[in-house]
Amino acid sequence: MAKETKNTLRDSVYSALKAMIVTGQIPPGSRVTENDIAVRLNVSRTPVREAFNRLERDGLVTGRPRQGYVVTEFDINMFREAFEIRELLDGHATELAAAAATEKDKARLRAMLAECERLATIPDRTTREKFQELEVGIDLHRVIAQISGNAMLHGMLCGILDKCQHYVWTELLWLDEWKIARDEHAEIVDAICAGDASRAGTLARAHVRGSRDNVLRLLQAKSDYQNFLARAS
Amino acid sequence: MAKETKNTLRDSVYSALKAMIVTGQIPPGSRVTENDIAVRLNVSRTPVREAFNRLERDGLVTGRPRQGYVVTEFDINMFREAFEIRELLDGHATELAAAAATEKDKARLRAMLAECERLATIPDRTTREKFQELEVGIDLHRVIAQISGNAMLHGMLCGILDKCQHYVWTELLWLDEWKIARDEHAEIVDAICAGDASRAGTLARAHVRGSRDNVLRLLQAKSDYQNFLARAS
DNA sequence: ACACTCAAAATTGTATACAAAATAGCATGC
DNA sequence: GCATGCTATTTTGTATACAATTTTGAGTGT
Repeated sequence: MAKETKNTLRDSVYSALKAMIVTGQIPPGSRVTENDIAVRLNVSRTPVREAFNRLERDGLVTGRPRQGYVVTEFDINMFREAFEIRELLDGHATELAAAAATEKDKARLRAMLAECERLATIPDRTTREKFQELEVGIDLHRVIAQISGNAMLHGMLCGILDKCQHYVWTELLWLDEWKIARDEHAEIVDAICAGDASRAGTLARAHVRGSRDNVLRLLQAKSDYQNFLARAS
Repeated sequence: MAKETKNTLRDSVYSALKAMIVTGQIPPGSRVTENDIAVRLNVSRTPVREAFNRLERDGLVTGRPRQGYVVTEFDINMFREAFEIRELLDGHATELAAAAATEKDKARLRAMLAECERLATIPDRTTREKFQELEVGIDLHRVIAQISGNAMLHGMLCGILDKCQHYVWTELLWLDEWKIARDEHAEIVDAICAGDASRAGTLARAHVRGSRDNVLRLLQAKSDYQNFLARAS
Protein backbone atom coordinates (compact mmCIF):
# COMPACT_ATOMS: atom_id res chain seq x y z
CA MET A 1 0.00 0.00 0.00
CA ALA A 2 1.40 3.39 -0.96
CA LYS A 3 2.57 5.17 2.16
CA GLU A 4 2.44 8.86 1.38
CA THR A 5 3.15 10.43 4.74
CA LYS A 6 4.48 13.92 4.27
CA ASN A 7 6.51 15.45 7.02
CA THR A 8 3.65 17.09 8.79
CA LEU A 9 2.02 15.70 11.88
CA ARG A 10 -1.37 16.04 10.33
CA ASP A 11 -0.45 13.67 7.54
CA SER A 12 1.06 11.15 9.93
CA VAL A 13 -2.06 11.21 12.05
CA TYR A 14 -4.18 10.89 8.94
CA SER A 15 -2.26 7.87 7.74
CA ALA A 16 -2.22 6.28 11.16
CA LEU A 17 -5.92 6.80 11.75
CA LYS A 18 -6.82 5.64 8.28
CA ALA A 19 -4.76 2.49 8.74
CA MET A 20 -6.44 1.80 12.08
CA ILE A 21 -9.85 2.18 10.49
CA VAL A 22 -9.16 0.34 7.27
CA THR A 23 -7.64 -2.61 9.04
CA GLY A 24 -10.46 -2.71 11.53
CA GLN A 25 -8.43 -1.97 14.65
CA ILE A 26 -11.06 0.66 15.23
CA PRO A 27 -14.19 -1.25 14.33
CA PRO A 28 -16.99 0.29 12.26
CA GLY A 29 -19.70 1.87 14.33
CA SER A 30 -17.42 2.69 17.23
CA ARG A 31 -17.26 6.20 18.53
CA VAL A 32 -13.91 7.96 18.49
CA THR A 33 -13.05 11.22 20.21
CA GLU A 34 -10.35 13.64 19.20
CA ASN A 35 -8.81 13.40 22.63
CA ASP A 36 -8.49 9.63 22.54
CA ILE A 37 -6.48 9.77 19.37
CA ALA A 38 -4.51 12.81 20.45
CA VAL A 39 -3.41 11.10 23.65
CA ARG A 40 -2.83 7.80 21.89
CA LEU A 41 -0.56 9.38 19.29
CA ASN A 42 0.88 11.91 21.71
CA VAL A 43 -0.01 15.02 19.73
CA SER A 44 -2.37 17.90 20.30
CA ARG A 45 -5.93 17.91 19.14
CA THR A 46 -5.30 20.21 16.18
CA PRO A 47 -3.66 17.77 13.79
CA VAL A 48 -6.12 15.12 14.89
CA ARG A 49 -9.01 17.39 14.00
CA GLU A 50 -7.65 17.95 10.54
CA ALA A 51 -7.11 14.28 10.01
CA PHE A 52 -10.71 13.63 11.04
CA ASN A 53 -11.85 16.27 8.60
CA ARG A 54 -10.14 14.56 5.76
CA LEU A 55 -11.36 11.15 6.80
CA GLU A 56 -14.87 12.51 6.93
CA ARG A 57 -14.43 13.77 3.38
CA ASP A 58 -13.19 10.31 2.43
CA GLY A 59 -16.33 8.85 3.91
CA LEU A 60 -14.47 6.73 6.44
CA VAL A 61 -15.93 8.52 9.45
CA THR A 62 -19.01 10.62 9.92
CA GLY A 63 -19.09 13.41 12.45
CA ARG A 64 -21.90 15.53 13.76
CA PRO A 65 -21.29 18.91 15.39
CA ARG A 66 -20.30 18.54 19.05
CA GLN A 67 -21.12 14.86 19.07
CA GLY A 68 -17.89 13.38 17.93
CA TYR A 69 -17.01 11.01 15.17
CA VAL A 70 -18.22 7.53 14.35
CA VAL A 71 -16.42 5.11 12.08
CA THR A 72 -18.73 4.72 9.12
CA GLU A 73 -20.72 1.52 9.15
CA PHE A 74 -20.87 0.03 5.75
CA ASP A 75 -24.14 -1.71 5.27
CA ILE A 76 -24.83 -4.09 2.45
CA ASN A 77 -26.53 -1.36 0.50
CA MET A 78 -23.55 0.99 0.57
CA PHE A 79 -21.40 -1.90 -0.43
CA ARG A 80 -23.60 -2.48 -3.46
CA GLU A 81 -23.43 1.20 -4.36
CA ALA A 82 -19.66 1.25 -4.09
CA PHE A 83 -19.19 -1.80 -6.25
CA GLU A 84 -21.61 -0.54 -8.84
CA ILE A 85 -19.42 2.52 -9.27
CA ARG A 86 -16.29 0.45 -9.07
CA GLU A 87 -17.50 -1.64 -11.97
CA LEU A 88 -17.80 1.50 -14.07
CA LEU A 89 -14.49 3.04 -13.07
CA ASP A 90 -12.45 -0.14 -12.97
CA GLY A 91 -13.83 -1.28 -16.29
CA HIS A 92 -13.04 1.98 -17.97
CA ALA A 93 -9.61 2.28 -16.37
CA THR A 94 -8.72 -1.20 -17.56
CA GLU A 95 -9.79 -0.37 -21.10
CA LEU A 96 -7.62 2.73 -21.08
CA ALA A 97 -4.72 0.84 -19.54
CA ALA A 98 -4.83 -1.76 -22.31
CA ALA A 99 -4.41 1.02 -24.82
CA ALA A 100 -1.77 2.94 -22.90
CA ALA A 101 0.44 0.37 -21.18
CA THR A 102 4.13 0.52 -21.96
CA GLU A 103 6.43 -2.48 -21.77
CA LYS A 104 7.54 -1.33 -18.34
CA ASP A 105 3.94 -1.18 -17.17
CA LYS A 106 3.27 -4.65 -18.46
CA ALA A 107 6.33 -6.02 -16.69
CA ARG A 108 5.15 -4.41 -13.49
CA LEU A 109 1.73 -5.99 -13.76
CA ARG A 110 3.21 -9.40 -14.46
CA ALA A 111 5.50 -9.05 -11.48
CA MET A 112 2.51 -8.34 -9.26
CA LEU A 113 0.75 -11.42 -10.59
CA ALA A 114 3.81 -13.50 -9.86
CA GLU A 115 3.96 -12.12 -6.34
CA CYS A 116 0.32 -13.07 -5.80
CA GLU A 117 1.00 -16.55 -7.06
CA ARG A 118 4.04 -16.90 -4.83
CA LEU A 119 2.12 -15.79 -1.76
CA ALA A 120 -0.75 -18.11 -2.63
CA THR A 121 1.38 -21.21 -2.98
CA ILE A 122 3.34 -20.91 0.23
CA PRO A 123 2.62 -24.09 2.19
CA ASP A 124 0.99 -23.57 5.60
CA ARG A 125 1.03 -19.84 5.12
CA THR A 126 0.18 -17.48 7.94
CA THR A 127 -2.65 -14.99 8.05
CA ARG A 128 -0.12 -12.29 7.38
CA GLU A 129 0.73 -13.89 4.07
CA LYS A 130 -2.90 -14.34 3.09
CA PHE A 131 -3.36 -10.69 3.98
CA GLN A 132 -0.48 -9.74 1.76
CA GLU A 133 -1.91 -11.65 -1.15
CA LEU A 134 -5.18 -9.76 -0.85
CA GLU A 135 -3.27 -6.51 -0.60
CA VAL A 136 -1.29 -7.12 -3.77
CA GLY A 137 -4.48 -8.19 -5.50
CA ILE A 138 -6.17 -4.91 -4.68
CA ASP A 139 -3.03 -2.96 -5.49
CA LEU A 140 -3.13 -4.48 -8.96
CA HIS A 141 -6.29 -2.53 -9.65
CA ARG A 142 -4.73 0.65 -8.31
CA VAL A 143 -1.76 0.22 -10.61
CA ILE A 144 -3.98 -0.47 -13.60
CA ALA A 145 -5.87 2.74 -12.88
CA GLN A 146 -2.57 4.56 -12.71
CA ILE A 147 -1.49 3.15 -16.03
CA SER A 148 -4.74 4.34 -17.56
CA GLY A 149 -3.22 7.81 -17.50
CA ASN A 150 -6.34 9.45 -16.11
CA ALA A 151 -5.14 10.74 -12.75
CA MET A 152 -8.59 11.73 -11.58
CA LEU A 153 -9.92 8.27 -12.35
CA HIS A 154 -7.04 6.77 -10.41
CA GLY A 155 -7.74 8.98 -7.42
CA MET A 156 -11.44 8.21 -7.33
CA LEU A 157 -10.89 4.50 -7.66
CA CYS A 158 -8.37 4.54 -4.80
CA GLY A 159 -10.92 6.34 -2.66
CA ILE A 160 -13.51 3.66 -3.27
CA LEU A 161 -11.06 0.83 -2.70
CA ASP A 162 -10.04 2.35 0.63
CA LYS A 163 -13.62 2.56 1.72
CA CYS A 164 -14.32 -1.07 0.90
CA GLN A 165 -10.96 -2.46 1.89
CA HIS A 166 -11.77 -3.29 5.48
CA TYR A 167 -14.91 -5.14 4.50
CA VAL A 168 -13.29 -7.02 1.73
CA TRP A 169 -10.52 -8.06 4.03
CA THR A 170 -12.52 -9.08 7.03
CA GLU A 171 -14.89 -11.11 4.92
CA LEU A 172 -12.49 -12.68 2.47
CA LEU A 173 -9.90 -13.64 5.06
CA TRP A 174 -12.31 -16.37 6.10
CA LEU A 175 -11.62 -18.10 2.85
CA ASP A 176 -8.37 -19.88 2.27
CA GLU A 177 -8.08 -19.60 -1.47
CA TRP A 178 -8.97 -17.09 -4.11
CA LYS A 179 -7.98 -19.08 -7.13
CA ILE A 180 -10.81 -17.59 -9.18
CA ALA A 181 -9.73 -14.05 -8.45
CA ARG A 182 -6.15 -14.96 -9.29
CA ASP A 183 -7.16 -16.46 -12.61
CA GLU A 184 -9.28 -13.45 -13.43
CA HIS A 185 -6.44 -11.09 -12.59
CA ALA A 186 -4.17 -13.08 -14.88
CA GLU A 187 -6.70 -12.89 -17.71
CA ILE A 188 -7.07 -9.14 -17.27
CA VAL A 189 -3.33 -8.60 -17.32
CA ASP A 190 -3.08 -10.82 -20.39
CA ALA A 191 -5.66 -8.74 -22.20
CA ILE A 192 -3.86 -5.54 -21.23
CA CYS A 193 -0.55 -6.92 -22.44
CA ALA A 194 -2.20 -7.95 -25.70
CA GLY A 195 -3.57 -4.44 -26.05
CA ASP A 196 -7.12 -5.77 -26.28
CA ALA A 197 -8.97 -2.92 -24.60
CA SER A 198 -12.46 -4.20 -25.16
CA ARG A 199 -11.71 -7.65 -23.74
CA ALA A 200 -9.76 -6.21 -20.81
CA GLY A 201 -12.66 -3.95 -19.93
CA THR A 202 -15.21 -6.74 -20.13
CA LEU A 203 -13.08 -9.01 -17.98
CA ALA A 204 -12.51 -6.28 -15.42
CA ARG A 205 -16.21 -5.55 -15.10
CA ALA A 206 -17.00 -9.24 -14.71
CA HIS A 207 -14.25 -9.53 -12.11
CA VAL A 208 -15.67 -6.68 -10.05
CA ARG A 209 -19.11 -8.25 -10.17
CA GLY A 210 -17.59 -11.54 -9.07
CA SER A 211 -15.77 -9.98 -6.12
CA ARG A 212 -18.91 -8.18 -5.13
CA ASP A 213 -20.93 -11.38 -5.16
CA ASN A 214 -18.31 -13.16 -3.12
CA VAL A 215 -18.35 -10.56 -0.37
CA LEU A 216 -22.12 -10.13 -0.52
CA ARG A 217 -22.61 -13.86 -0.06
CA LEU A 218 -20.46 -13.83 3.06
CA LEU A 219 -22.12 -10.68 4.39
CA GLN A 220 -25.52 -12.22 3.81
CA ALA A 221 -24.51 -15.43 5.54
CA LYS A 222 -23.30 -13.47 8.52
CA SER A 223 -26.50 -11.47 8.60
CA ASP A 224 -28.59 -14.65 8.42
CA TYR A 225 -26.58 -16.19 11.22
CA GLN A 226 -27.12 -13.18 13.44
CA ASN A 227 -30.82 -13.22 12.71
CA PHE A 228 -30.87 -16.89 13.64
CA LEU A 229 -29.12 -16.16 16.91
CA ALA A 230 -31.49 -13.30 17.68
CA ARG A 231 -34.53 -15.47 17.04
CA ALA A 232 -33.16 -18.31 19.14
CA SER A 233 -32.67 -16.17 22.23
CA MET B 1 -27.28 25.40 -6.07
CA ALA B 2 -27.91 23.43 -2.92
CA LYS B 3 -26.86 25.48 0.08
CA GLU B 4 -25.96 23.03 2.80
CA THR B 5 -24.43 25.28 5.41
CA LYS B 6 -24.65 23.68 8.84
CA ASN B 7 -24.54 25.90 11.85
CA THR B 8 -20.81 25.79 12.32
CA LEU B 9 -18.44 28.50 11.21
CA ARG B 10 -16.28 25.99 9.45
CA ASP B 11 -19.11 25.03 7.15
CA SER B 12 -20.01 28.63 6.43
CA VAL B 13 -16.42 29.39 5.56
CA TYR B 14 -16.28 26.28 3.42
CA SER B 15 -19.37 27.26 1.50
CA ALA B 16 -18.25 30.85 1.13
CA LEU B 17 -14.77 29.92 -0.06
CA LYS B 18 -16.10 27.30 -2.40
CA ALA B 19 -18.53 29.77 -3.89
CA MET B 20 -15.76 32.32 -4.38
CA ILE B 21 -13.62 29.76 -6.15
CA VAL B 22 -16.32 28.13 -8.20
CA THR B 23 -17.63 31.45 -9.45
CA GLY B 24 -14.16 32.66 -10.22
CA GLN B 25 -14.09 35.56 -7.77
CA ILE B 26 -10.83 34.02 -6.69
CA PRO B 27 -9.30 33.14 -10.04
CA PRO B 28 -7.55 29.81 -10.67
CA GLY B 29 -3.81 29.95 -10.09
CA SER B 30 -4.01 32.72 -7.54
CA ARG B 31 -2.44 32.25 -4.16
CA VAL B 32 -4.65 32.50 -1.11
CA THR B 33 -3.52 32.72 2.49
CA GLU B 34 -5.47 31.63 5.52
CA ASN B 35 -5.14 35.07 7.02
CA ASP B 36 -6.62 36.83 3.99
CA ILE B 37 -9.73 34.75 4.21
CA ALA B 38 -9.88 34.88 7.99
CA VAL B 39 -9.77 38.68 7.96
CA ARG B 40 -12.12 38.89 5.02
CA LEU B 41 -14.73 36.72 6.70
CA ASN B 42 -13.98 38.05 10.17
CA VAL B 43 -13.24 34.72 11.80
CA SER B 44 -10.13 33.14 13.24
CA ARG B 45 -7.74 31.04 11.21
CA THR B 46 -8.97 27.74 12.62
CA PRO B 47 -12.22 27.35 10.71
CA VAL B 48 -10.51 28.72 7.63
CA ARG B 49 -7.83 26.04 7.90
CA GLU B 50 -10.44 23.33 8.08
CA ALA B 51 -12.30 24.72 5.11
CA PHE B 52 -9.06 24.72 3.13
CA ASN B 53 -8.44 21.15 4.10
CA ARG B 54 -11.77 20.09 2.73
CA LEU B 55 -11.34 22.12 -0.41
CA GLU B 56 -7.99 20.49 -0.95
CA ARG B 57 -9.66 17.11 -0.63
CA ASP B 58 -12.23 18.30 -3.19
CA GLY B 59 -9.41 19.20 -5.52
CA LEU B 60 -10.39 22.86 -5.69
CA VAL B 61 -7.18 24.09 -4.10
CA THR B 62 -3.77 22.54 -3.72
CA GLY B 63 -1.60 23.32 -0.74
CA ARG B 64 1.98 22.53 0.01
CA PRO B 65 3.34 22.53 3.57
CA ARG B 66 4.19 26.04 4.72
CA GLN B 67 3.68 27.49 1.29
CA GLY B 68 0.03 28.24 1.34
CA TYR B 69 -2.75 27.35 -0.98
CA VAL B 70 -3.24 27.88 -4.68
CA VAL B 71 -6.57 27.67 -6.45
CA THR B 72 -6.25 24.66 -8.70
CA GLU B 73 -5.64 25.52 -12.32
CA PHE B 74 -7.64 23.33 -14.58
CA ASP B 75 -5.75 22.69 -17.76
CA ILE B 76 -7.33 21.21 -20.83
CA ASN B 77 -6.03 17.80 -19.91
CA MET B 78 -7.68 17.75 -16.50
CA PHE B 79 -10.83 18.92 -18.13
CA ARG B 80 -10.73 15.97 -20.50
CA GLU B 81 -10.14 13.60 -17.60
CA ALA B 82 -13.04 15.02 -15.65
CA PHE B 83 -15.45 14.77 -18.54
CA GLU B 84 -14.36 11.27 -19.37
CA ILE B 85 -15.37 10.23 -15.86
CA ARG B 86 -18.48 12.34 -16.00
CA GLU B 87 -19.59 10.51 -19.10
CA LEU B 88 -19.37 7.23 -17.20
CA LEU B 89 -21.07 8.41 -14.05
CA ASP B 90 -23.69 10.61 -15.64
CA GLY B 91 -24.56 7.94 -18.16
CA HIS B 92 -25.00 5.31 -15.51
CA ALA B 93 -26.89 7.61 -13.16
CA THR B 94 -29.30 8.51 -15.93
CA GLU B 95 -29.91 4.85 -16.71
CA LEU B 96 -30.67 4.15 -13.07
CA ALA B 97 -32.86 7.22 -12.81
CA ALA B 98 -34.96 6.09 -15.75
CA ALA B 99 -35.66 2.87 -13.91
CA ALA B 100 -36.25 4.43 -10.51
CA ALA B 101 -38.01 7.75 -11.11
CA THR B 102 -41.35 8.23 -9.37
CA GLU B 103 -44.07 10.51 -10.68
CA LYS B 104 -42.92 13.18 -8.27
CA ASP B 105 -39.37 12.92 -9.59
CA LYS B 106 -40.56 13.21 -13.15
CA ALA B 107 -42.60 16.29 -12.31
CA ARG B 108 -39.56 17.83 -10.68
CA LEU B 109 -37.42 17.24 -13.76
CA ARG B 110 -40.05 18.69 -16.04
CA ALA B 111 -40.33 21.74 -13.82
CA MET B 112 -36.60 22.30 -14.11
CA LEU B 113 -36.80 22.03 -17.88
CA ALA B 114 -39.58 24.58 -17.90
CA GLU B 115 -37.52 26.91 -15.73
CA CYS B 116 -34.61 26.62 -18.18
CA GLU B 117 -36.91 27.40 -21.05
CA ARG B 118 -38.36 30.38 -19.25
CA LEU B 119 -34.93 31.80 -18.44
CA ALA B 120 -33.77 31.21 -22.01
CA THR B 121 -36.63 33.04 -23.63
CA ILE B 122 -36.55 36.19 -21.57
CA PRO B 123 -36.01 39.04 -24.05
CA ASP B 124 -32.83 41.10 -23.47
CA ARG B 125 -31.90 38.99 -20.51
CA THR B 126 -29.08 39.96 -18.19
CA THR B 127 -25.93 37.97 -17.48
CA ARG B 128 -27.50 36.99 -14.19
CA GLU B 129 -30.31 35.28 -16.01
CA LYS B 130 -27.99 33.50 -18.41
CA PHE B 131 -26.03 32.41 -15.39
CA GLN B 132 -29.18 31.06 -13.77
CA GLU B 133 -30.05 29.08 -16.87
CA LEU B 134 -26.66 27.39 -16.81
CA GLU B 135 -27.06 26.74 -13.10
CA VAL B 136 -30.42 25.04 -13.49
CA GLY B 137 -29.02 23.06 -16.41
CA ILE B 138 -26.22 21.68 -14.28
CA ASP B 139 -28.55 21.13 -11.36
CA LEU B 140 -30.65 18.94 -13.59
CA HIS B 141 -27.82 16.44 -13.72
CA ARG B 142 -27.40 16.60 -9.95
CA VAL B 143 -31.07 15.85 -9.46
CA ILE B 144 -30.96 12.98 -11.94
CA ALA B 145 -28.05 11.48 -10.00
CA GLN B 146 -30.05 11.87 -6.83
CA ILE B 147 -33.03 10.12 -8.36
CA SER B 148 -30.76 7.24 -9.37
CA GLY B 149 -30.85 6.17 -5.75
CA ASN B 150 -27.10 5.58 -5.54
CA ALA B 151 -26.02 8.16 -2.99
CA MET B 152 -22.34 7.57 -3.54
CA LEU B 153 -22.74 8.08 -7.27
CA HIS B 154 -24.61 11.29 -6.57
CA GLY B 155 -21.87 12.55 -4.28
CA MET B 156 -19.08 11.79 -6.70
CA LEU B 157 -20.87 13.38 -9.61
CA CYS B 158 -21.51 16.53 -7.58
CA GLY B 159 -17.80 16.67 -6.76
CA ILE B 160 -16.86 16.56 -10.42
CA LEU B 161 -19.46 19.10 -11.41
CA ASP B 162 -18.17 21.50 -8.76
CA LYS B 163 -14.65 21.13 -10.04
CA CYS B 164 -15.64 21.92 -13.62
CA GLN B 165 -18.32 24.44 -12.88
CA HIS B 166 -16.17 27.52 -12.99
CA TYR B 167 -14.66 26.55 -16.31
CA VAL B 168 -17.96 25.64 -17.83
CA TRP B 169 -19.38 28.93 -16.71
CA THR B 170 -16.61 31.23 -17.74
CA GLU B 171 -16.38 29.64 -21.13
CA LEU B 172 -20.02 29.12 -21.91
CA LEU B 173 -21.13 32.53 -20.74
CA TRP B 174 -19.55 33.87 -23.91
CA LEU B 175 -22.27 32.19 -25.87
CA ASP B 176 -25.77 33.58 -25.91
CA GLU B 177 -27.75 30.45 -26.53
CA TRP B 178 -27.54 26.84 -25.60
CA LYS B 179 -30.49 25.58 -27.55
CA ILE B 180 -28.73 22.29 -28.29
CA ALA B 181 -28.10 21.60 -24.61
CA ARG B 182 -31.69 22.50 -23.84
CA ASP B 183 -32.99 20.12 -26.48
CA GLU B 184 -30.73 17.36 -25.24
CA HIS B 185 -31.87 17.90 -21.68
CA ALA B 186 -35.45 17.65 -22.83
CA GLU B 187 -34.76 14.41 -24.66
CA ILE B 188 -33.05 12.93 -21.63
CA VAL B 189 -35.92 13.85 -19.36
CA ASP B 190 -38.35 12.41 -21.89
CA ALA B 191 -36.49 9.13 -21.92
CA ILE B 192 -36.44 9.04 -18.12
CA CYS B 193 -40.15 9.74 -17.97
CA ALA B 194 -40.75 6.98 -20.51
CA GLY B 195 -38.69 4.63 -18.35
CA ASP B 196 -36.37 3.90 -21.27
CA ALA B 197 -33.13 3.39 -19.36
CA SER B 198 -30.99 2.40 -22.28
CA ARG B 199 -32.00 5.38 -24.39
CA ALA B 200 -31.68 7.77 -21.46
CA GLY B 201 -28.15 6.55 -20.79
CA THR B 202 -27.09 6.83 -24.39
CA LEU B 203 -28.48 10.34 -24.65
CA ALA B 204 -26.80 11.39 -21.42
CA ARG B 205 -23.42 10.13 -22.55
CA ALA B 206 -23.76 11.89 -25.89
CA HIS B 207 -24.81 15.05 -24.08
CA VAL B 208 -21.74 15.00 -21.85
CA ARG B 209 -19.51 14.52 -24.88
CA GLY B 210 -21.24 17.41 -26.58
CA SER B 211 -20.77 19.72 -23.60
CA ARG B 212 -17.15 18.71 -23.38
CA ASP B 213 -16.55 19.49 -27.03
CA ASN B 214 -18.24 22.84 -26.68
CA VAL B 215 -16.04 23.92 -23.81
CA LEU B 216 -12.91 22.37 -25.34
CA ARG B 217 -13.48 24.30 -28.53
CA LEU B 218 -13.64 27.55 -26.61
CA LEU B 219 -10.66 26.66 -24.45
CA GLN B 220 -8.68 25.75 -27.54
CA ALA B 221 -9.62 28.98 -29.26
CA LYS B 222 -8.50 30.95 -26.23
CA SER B 223 -5.26 29.02 -26.08
CA ASP B 224 -4.62 29.60 -29.80
CA TYR B 225 -5.30 33.28 -29.36
CA GLN B 226 -2.82 33.55 -26.50
CA ASN B 227 -0.20 31.72 -28.53
CA PHE B 228 -0.84 34.15 -31.36
CA LEU B 229 -0.38 37.08 -29.00
CA ALA B 230 2.81 35.59 -27.58
CA ARG B 231 4.29 35.04 -31.02
CA ALA B 232 3.35 38.54 -32.17
CA SER B 233 5.17 40.23 -29.31
C1' DA C 1 -40.78 3.17 41.24
C1' DC C 2 -40.86 6.68 37.78
C1' DA C 3 -40.26 11.05 35.77
C1' DC C 4 -38.42 15.51 35.77
C1' DT C 5 -34.94 19.11 36.64
C1' DC C 6 -30.65 20.82 37.04
C1' DA C 7 -25.88 20.65 37.33
C1' DA C 8 -21.57 18.67 36.21
C1' DA C 9 -18.78 16.28 32.95
C1' DA C 10 -17.35 15.40 28.45
C1' DT C 11 -16.58 16.90 23.87
C1' DT C 12 -16.27 19.62 20.02
C1' DG C 13 -15.98 24.64 18.09
C1' DT C 14 -13.25 28.76 17.97
C1' DA C 15 -9.61 31.90 19.04
C1' DT C 16 -5.00 32.87 19.93
C1' DA C 17 -0.15 32.35 21.10
C1' DC C 18 4.03 30.53 19.80
C1' DA C 19 7.25 27.59 16.86
C1' DA C 20 9.12 26.22 12.52
C1' DA C 21 9.91 26.80 7.87
C1' DA C 22 10.01 29.09 3.55
C1' DT C 23 10.41 33.26 0.86
C1' DA C 24 12.03 37.73 -0.32
C1' DG C 25 14.81 41.50 -0.02
C1' DC C 26 18.93 43.68 1.19
C1' DA C 27 23.59 44.07 2.03
C1' DT C 28 28.11 42.61 1.34
C1' DG C 29 31.93 40.61 -1.06
C1' DC C 30 34.03 39.44 -5.38
C1' DG D 1 27.26 44.06 -12.02
C1' DC D 2 26.36 39.67 -10.17
C1' DA D 3 26.19 36.15 -6.95
C1' DT D 4 25.87 34.73 -2.32
C1' DG D 5 24.58 34.67 2.30
C1' DC D 6 22.02 36.51 6.00
C1' DT D 7 18.09 38.44 8.19
C1' DA D 8 13.47 39.98 8.41
C1' DT D 9 8.92 38.92 7.06
C1' DT D 10 5.40 36.12 5.86
C1' DT D 11 2.84 32.04 6.44
C1' DT D 12 1.67 27.74 7.87
C1' DG D 13 2.06 23.98 11.73
C1' DT D 14 1.05 22.87 16.47
C1' DA D 15 -0.41 23.51 21.10
C1' DT D 16 -3.44 25.28 24.34
C1' DA D 17 -6.99 28.08 26.52
C1' DC D 18 -11.66 29.10 26.62
C1' DA D 19 -16.62 28.97 24.96
C1' DA D 20 -20.66 26.57 23.60
C1' DT D 21 -23.30 22.56 23.46
C1' DT D 22 -24.65 18.06 24.28
C1' DT D 23 -24.95 14.18 27.20
C1' DT D 24 -25.14 11.93 31.49
C1' DG D 25 -26.35 11.11 35.96
C1' DA D 26 -27.75 12.15 40.45
C1' DG D 27 -31.14 13.88 43.27
C1' DT D 28 -35.74 15.18 44.36
C1' DG D 29 -40.60 15.21 44.23
C1' DT D 30 -44.81 12.74 43.28
